[in-house]
Amino acid sequence: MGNKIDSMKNSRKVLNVSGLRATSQRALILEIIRRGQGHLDAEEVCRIAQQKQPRISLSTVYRTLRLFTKLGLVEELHFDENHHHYEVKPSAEHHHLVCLSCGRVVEFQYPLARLVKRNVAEAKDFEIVETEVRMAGYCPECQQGKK
Amino acid sequence: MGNKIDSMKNSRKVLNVSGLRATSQRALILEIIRRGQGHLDAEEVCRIAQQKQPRISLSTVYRTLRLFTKLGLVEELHFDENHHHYEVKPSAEHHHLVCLSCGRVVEFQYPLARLVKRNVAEAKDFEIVETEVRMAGYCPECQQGKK
DNA sequence: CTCAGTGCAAAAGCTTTGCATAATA
DNA sequence: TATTATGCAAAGCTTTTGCACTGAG
Repeated sequence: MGNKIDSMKNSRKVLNVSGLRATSQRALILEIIRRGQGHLDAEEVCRIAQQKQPRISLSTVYRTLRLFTKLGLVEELHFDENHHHYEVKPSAEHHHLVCLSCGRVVEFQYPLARLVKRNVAEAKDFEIVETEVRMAGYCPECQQGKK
Repeated sequence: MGNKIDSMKNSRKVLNVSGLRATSQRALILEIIRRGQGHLDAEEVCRIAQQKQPRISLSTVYRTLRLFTKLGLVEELHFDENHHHYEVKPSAEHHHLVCLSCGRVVEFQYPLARLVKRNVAEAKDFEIVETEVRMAGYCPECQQGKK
């Protein structure tokens, strides 16, 4: 219960600080992505949102996700598919392992990424702001299925 | 000169081995991706192909790229955008650094990736078949532009 | 000669945009 | 009250598909 109120307060604060209006839609969408364990795409966010606010539209979801991405609140991920997935921007950097058969996504930490980032930045003279390690393969269950 | 003939022979061989028909379109598309330094998207491949074969269609390019991807001849890459990029499947694994400002893509080797792959495979019990490290930031030129 | 592959046009996703209406500050 | 954000519908892009025709084997 307290959680809910807290996270609503929190969303509101984040939005206000950015000089944006704290609408119920934005609060709801941010909450959904926060709670969403997986990596939701826009349509999934919209479907979940409509359980609480039936009139919320897909355009609003897209606009809001783009806004949050720009603000750095959420992160846009690129898997194999033709659409984007979103998750809250994690403080501890982590990466993704996708099952090519069932689509399951597993996260893993990979602290060495920081080192790689520094090396590559130096070698190529880039200012690096994002690092994503994406691996794909077959999860335990799907490996069994194949046999 | 010899190069051209060699690579045509080569394409033909690869296709025949897979039990597929070696059409002029397929040979041309494979050659374009082979020669293409960068990471071409379907439309770019098509535009280049039409210089030699004006009647080649975008559908054929898409169908062929999907086919080649399935055969493991080329690799589909996912950058920030809403469409795919393709390159020949490299024997030496390499990764990508994208400039968020001008879109330039730089490749880098990262041999430790093999180690990461093994660690993650073990920890998560996945059979891993692909690894992609994608970094994004600002290239030297665009860093200057910002100042 | 047969059947796989192509070109064309139309359809199918995902995402963005224009505009009138509703809601926030 | 003055804008900003929303919902709806329509448009925009990239990618896929159906079908008649062409060309490789």
